[in-house]
Amino acid sequence: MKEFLKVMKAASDPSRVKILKMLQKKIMCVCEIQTVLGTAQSTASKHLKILEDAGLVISHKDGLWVNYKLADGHQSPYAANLIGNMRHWLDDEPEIGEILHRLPQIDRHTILGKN
Amino acid sequence: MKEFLKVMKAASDPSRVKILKMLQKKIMCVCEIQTVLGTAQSTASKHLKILEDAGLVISHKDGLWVNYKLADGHQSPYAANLIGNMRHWLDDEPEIGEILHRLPQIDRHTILGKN
DNA sequence: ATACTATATTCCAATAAAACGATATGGAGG
DNA sequence: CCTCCATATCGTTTTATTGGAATATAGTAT
Repeated sequence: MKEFLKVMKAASDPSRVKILKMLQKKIMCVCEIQTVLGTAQSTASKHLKILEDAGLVISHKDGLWVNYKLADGHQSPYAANLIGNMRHWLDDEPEIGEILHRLPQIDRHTILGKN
Repeated sequence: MKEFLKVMKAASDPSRVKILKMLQKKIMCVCEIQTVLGTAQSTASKHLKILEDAGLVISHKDGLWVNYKLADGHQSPYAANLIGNMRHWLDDEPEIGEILHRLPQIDRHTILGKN
């Protein structure tokens, strides 16, 4: 029950839904997600933690960066189901489409002014 | 997006999950649900409204009674999907099993001391 | 009409969630 | 060692959610 509720709760916030849709397209670091959402860094980080606790997302350290990607669903059947369904859900929502369209131009090095 | 969020939010409360699992077994009125959950009447009524707004449940008046049952999912694909999955989810949770076991003894007339 | 009944709604208190700024952590590079 | 960088966590404020008591609504019955 708690596992199920964690997944449902994680999926019931618009920012987190956007994150899941983004991660369908590519692996992203926190600063990239923060940029797309237009939130504070701490906000993006916290959302990612909630998604990770629910088994919807996994993180992988690479030096200073932390890369986030969709989980494979091995951790929770509820998460697995949601991840699968979301693949063909919400793509025609303007809110989502706009974000996915901007995604190719989002790059961690550009964001931080290195190049 | 709002439709999706409404379904996820509706499903992220333990009382509402219990209601959905109960309605898998039988059609119920508010006072029956209130009794099983052990809450105030207003609380049960409010949870049912949230489930109905999300398209997970539909109500049907019968005199003074209002009978609630699971929706068929025509109202929302997200609701339809959740209703379908819940049929084989959470049955082995002790919290749920205990409730489903008590369900056959729950009757609106007995509750209100008519018989 | 009046009285009664099941449910819905309103109001309020308590708890939880979300956002941000500020600070801490932990790795990279001088 | 010290500094810088990306991310995580803390502290605080604002906003939502939850639950119950009290009241309103709508139907039944006398």
